[in-house]
Amino acid sequence: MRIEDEIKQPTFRDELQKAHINLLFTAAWLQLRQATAFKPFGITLPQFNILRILRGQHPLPATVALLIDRMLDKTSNASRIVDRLEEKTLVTRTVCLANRRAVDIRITAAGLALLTRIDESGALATSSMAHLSPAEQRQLNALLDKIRTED
Amino acid sequence: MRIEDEIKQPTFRDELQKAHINLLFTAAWLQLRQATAFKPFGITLPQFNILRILRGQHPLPATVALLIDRMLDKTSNASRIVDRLEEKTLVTRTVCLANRRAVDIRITAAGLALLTRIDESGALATSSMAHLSPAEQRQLNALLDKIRTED
DNA sequence: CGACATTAAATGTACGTACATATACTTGCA
DNA sequence: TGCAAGTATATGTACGTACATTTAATGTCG
Repeated sequence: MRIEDEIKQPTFRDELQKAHINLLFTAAWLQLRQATAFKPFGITLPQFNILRILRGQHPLPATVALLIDRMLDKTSNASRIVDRLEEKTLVTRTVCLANRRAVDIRITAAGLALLTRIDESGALATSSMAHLSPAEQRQLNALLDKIRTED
Repeated sequence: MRIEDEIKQPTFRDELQKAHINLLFTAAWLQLRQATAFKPFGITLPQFNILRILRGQHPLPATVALLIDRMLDKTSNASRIVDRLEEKTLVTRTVCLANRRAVDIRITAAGLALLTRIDESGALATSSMAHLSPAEQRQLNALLDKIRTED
């Protein structure tokens, strides 16, 4: 479906404005699909992303600062996302011995098991970016990187 | 800056996963920039978008259903966004005479004046999609539409 | 050593999003 | 007419985001 039809706007000022809106719309569309895929597992997208970072560190701990550094959304509140993972006993939080200001966050066995279940379910595989050929994928990556080049 | 550096992930599983993450990251990046541009005017991006729809209808009213239909984010809560615009006296809400279930929403003179100020400020012009040539813009639009093709 | 800045995380507040439910009005049909 | 189904919007709750402020630990420098 063309973006014109998705938001019932027959014309755009120019291709530039259309690309802008198309980008935001497509990203939201992707996120909604992914969030829906995760719902059966009882976690949200940001929670899943943090679990993945923790698995990458495992068995070493991560600090909140490290999580923020690796997250897509730097301004999101990692503390509170970790709160929810802790409530679900998917991660543990202990004061860091070397620096008592910091907190060591570790993924639990339950957390690792959940990630395995999600991996095996193929919830991630249905990325729907697969509609693009390898050449198109490279093209898209190049265009996106170019958008973010600072003035 | 390449997406690898933005989120400090040196490699991706494949170009497909990279494109996926790149798309989400770039959309968030664009939104943050735009939100920042609107902040001096005291409104948020969703509020601005609703004001623009209302200006398009003006002097006719719009209903909540019409707003949702035209919004990028269908699941957002138009009622509450209109609440905030009403508090700022940028819109009015009156019961629709023809159908008392519906609500007529209209942009006020203050709302129109605010949009004019924003237009003149050039807050929108700095779309940063301008880094793309016209051909690249068309390419991007085509790729994005393709991602959203249903299976 | 002690005042003071710096750093790490948590907390507060306003807003938006996702989705379920409630309330009010309208319509259709027995 | 009157009641059930449908429609338009509002409200409730959980979560995430953006950003300012707070709390506690650490570092630094006179």
